[in-house]
Amino acid sequence: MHALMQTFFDRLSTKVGLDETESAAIASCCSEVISVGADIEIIPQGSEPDRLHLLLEGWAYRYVLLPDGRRHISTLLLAGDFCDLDALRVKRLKFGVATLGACRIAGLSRTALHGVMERHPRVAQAFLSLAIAENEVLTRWNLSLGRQTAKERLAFLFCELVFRLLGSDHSDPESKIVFPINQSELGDVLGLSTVHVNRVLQDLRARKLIELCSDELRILDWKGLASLAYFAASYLSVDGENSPRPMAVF
Amino acid sequence: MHALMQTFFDRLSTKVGLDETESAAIASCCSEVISVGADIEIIPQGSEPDRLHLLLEGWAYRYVLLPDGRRHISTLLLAGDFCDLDALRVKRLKFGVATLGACRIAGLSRTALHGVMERHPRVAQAFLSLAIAENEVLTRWNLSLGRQTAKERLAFLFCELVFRLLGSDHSDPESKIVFPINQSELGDVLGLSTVHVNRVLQDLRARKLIELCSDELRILDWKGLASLAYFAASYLSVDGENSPRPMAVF
DNA sequence: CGAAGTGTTGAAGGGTTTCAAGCATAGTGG
DNA sequence: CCACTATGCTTGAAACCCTTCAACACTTCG
Repeated sequence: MHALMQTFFDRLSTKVGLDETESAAIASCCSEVISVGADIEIIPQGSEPDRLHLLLEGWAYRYVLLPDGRRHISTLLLAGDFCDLDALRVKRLKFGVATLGACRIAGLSRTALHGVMERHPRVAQAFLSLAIAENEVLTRWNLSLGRQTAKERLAFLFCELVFRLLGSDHSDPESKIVFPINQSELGDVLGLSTVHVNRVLQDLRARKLIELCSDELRILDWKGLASLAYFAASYLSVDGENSPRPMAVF
Repeated sequence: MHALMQTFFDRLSTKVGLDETESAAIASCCSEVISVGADIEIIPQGSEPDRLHLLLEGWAYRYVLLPDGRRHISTLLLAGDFCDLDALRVKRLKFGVATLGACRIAGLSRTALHGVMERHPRVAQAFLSLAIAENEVLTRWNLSLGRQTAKERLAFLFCELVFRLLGSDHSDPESKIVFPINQSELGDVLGLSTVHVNRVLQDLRARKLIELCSDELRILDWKGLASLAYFAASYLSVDGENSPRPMAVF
């Protein structure tokens, strides 16, 4: 058992409320842990993987391509996220997964996980919780893409990422974080052109809301950025019981 | 047991692969079936419902509001859809639900469903399938809102709705369907202003792709509309095994 | 009949894209 | 060590998609 892996199964089990037996059952489905470099396509769009991929370390993303080449990045994946939860119940994935920086990824056998879910009902419920949590994030991004301006979307993304990276530790949201994603990729996340991302970033910098240069981001004014974006930290909490306490926003 | 309800539990169980015992266990959680009129708010945003709502008849939608009043409709709900699957694992809903036309809705006790999931692991897996299916739809809409034009989005929505209403029966996709949603609401679904929805609709009509007037929609050219929207019917299939055969598109 | 809701149209304006070019940095091979 | 290349960031100008505002027609309904 890989040590890094155990860490994340522990974290997973506290998030969705599993005991040690159940957590160990999931861990036993892990067939391998691989390391991959930056900008590598892990799972091509439309493939039929026989295992689920759990991101242990690094940054990755899910993307969808239109036949004419337009691309949208639907989710940024951080350490602890499943890359392809859908593979549990869907054979053919509608999205692809690729890395941003170097990553470490655990592979969990799909059929083994099915067996675990049959024997441990709580495990299936835990995965249900994860799917529902993804659902809420996607719903919030639908709102952002449909009804918020470019500036608000950028601000929202920064708040979300900082919260996901630091929120559960109750760290200072104005700490510096690594940020291995360029302006072209930001555009694909936010539904904007690279040029416009650049201009909005300059505006956010000029307003002293953020500091962003070469792979590092710092939010200078968390309250200001969060209220500009209408970011409510509670939107990332899975459950009433064992969710991280949200950062103060308004 | 309400007859209409049984119909939908049957359909649900074929979609996600449940046997009669499991299906009956879910049905036993139903505490009531209510009828509501058009334009009624069933579940306010941020509420903590003690039951899940299954839409038996009619059209409804999930919406999210920003504090300044901007609204986005994240999902259109048709007969057979759960209005608030999230309530299974989340106490406080981040969205609200309201009706478009008159609806009939079954209420299923949240705690009773939890009990059923404990005793029947397959039921939890069935709900997981439903959550993942919602996930795929939301992901596709993220692509649409982020990277497709107004005309493509409108075309996509029409294809999706017709497919969801007729696709599983292998009906003619160019049949007429009821369409109880006005241009302002369309705008809230698509992230567009009412005025622009109006103009794009005129364009689609002029191109002889659709016919739309007062509560009725007919797609005149399914292939043309689907290819304009990059609509791939396969995107709505939950599973490789027991999914409806997709309509031909390209 | 007046009121309210929905669809339609025109004109002006703004947010965003596209195209094009220039600059900086880092890595590569000669 | 230095061209050479690739990649990412920045800037300007024009064009475009879409929004906003305002007004009007039509239908439904009390």
